[in-house]
Amino acid sequence: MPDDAQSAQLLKAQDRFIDAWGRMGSVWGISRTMAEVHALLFVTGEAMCMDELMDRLRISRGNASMSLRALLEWGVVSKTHKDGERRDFYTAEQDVWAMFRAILRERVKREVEPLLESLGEVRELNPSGGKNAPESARELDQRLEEVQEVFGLVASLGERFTGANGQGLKVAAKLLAKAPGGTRRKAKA
Amino acid sequence: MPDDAQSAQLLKAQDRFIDAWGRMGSVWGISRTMAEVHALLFVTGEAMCMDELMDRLRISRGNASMSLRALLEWGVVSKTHKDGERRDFYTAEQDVWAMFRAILRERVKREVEPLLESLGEVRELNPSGGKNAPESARELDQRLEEVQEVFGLVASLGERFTGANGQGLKVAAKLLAKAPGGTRRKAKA
DNA sequence: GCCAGATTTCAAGTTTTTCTGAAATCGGCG
DNA sequence: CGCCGATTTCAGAAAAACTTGAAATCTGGC
Repeated sequence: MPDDAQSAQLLKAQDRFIDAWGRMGSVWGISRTMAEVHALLFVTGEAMCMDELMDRLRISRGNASMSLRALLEWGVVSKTHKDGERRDFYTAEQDVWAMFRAILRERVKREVEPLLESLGEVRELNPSGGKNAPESARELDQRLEEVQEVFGLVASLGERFTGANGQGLKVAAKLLAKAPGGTRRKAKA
Repeated sequence: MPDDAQSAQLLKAQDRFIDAWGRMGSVWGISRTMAEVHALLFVTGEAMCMDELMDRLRISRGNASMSLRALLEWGVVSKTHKDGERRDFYTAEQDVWAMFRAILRERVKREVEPLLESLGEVRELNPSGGKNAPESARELDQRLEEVQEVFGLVASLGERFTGANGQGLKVAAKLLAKAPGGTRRKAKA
């Protein structure tokens, strides 16, 4: 195969990944473009400047800037510098487990923590403690407590997995995924 | 406290929960109304008909109908009947762990499985196997494989937790959340 | 301190998602 | 059957989310 055809093929495969990751992005509650920028940086493994991103993804400068900022906040992309270059360059975290941990951490922060906070407030608002508190209030409180328990556990799990030596996640996941039977699926990795 | 004030207070607390759950719903990628309908059924624990839902949440009949259908598909709400009544009534799953499993199952289905499928397609498209396949193609394939591995593991985990004796989740979560050290954090629950 | 290139901000425009309401369909009962 | 209340559907309206582009701001080198 001639070199040109090979590299065209490569770009095409990259684009397909970018597209797939971008579509998942919108399912995951982040903007599609943000996911695409991440996908491009990840899949090529190269450091790129804003203009390269804009060209390849056909997005505006403003959009690129905002997406990059968000990715930096998520911790899955970092700024780098090239010797004599004035512009900023960006690279994606290449370790997939580290990337996954960063995503998990951010999602727990957005999708679980606010709920736990609200649950606390609602329970406070609902005066189930009074000696003659009505049955209904006690029932409500109990329901809320159960929800709090489950989501609190999810948050702790997330913390354990994403914290310090998150390496643990990899091990735990592998163990849990195959070890003690339960479903029909045969071990996969 | 007079009965009226008590029940007003209860309704207020319920509304706050409904609001909180609804807001999370939109973060979780489902429509806010759908989450609110679920929240109302869950938090009251009562069987309700469509008109009650519409009144309490101030939504249209069409919206109520569509939200209920989606909740039935998710498996967190079910249809019930009242003796001589002609209309349908709906109740929410009351076991919080069962509810959580249903949510998890559906989210893995939407947020992980399509990605795995795409990854397979992209790897096929990228001909990294050829004897003189360029370095770049092999690199791409390796990246894709790693992503596949991680998300594949997540999917198996999800399956184990939501499948058959999903009761396991509760236990596993509790164990993992506190048991074997690794991070600096002292056990929390 | 000032210039030039680079980045950020944000009001206005665009696209996507969600909601409404009324017409069509359903389904049990006499 | 044919009726009637209940539910579903879906085209259009409304709301929410995302993107653009140009002006404002920043930054490093001289």
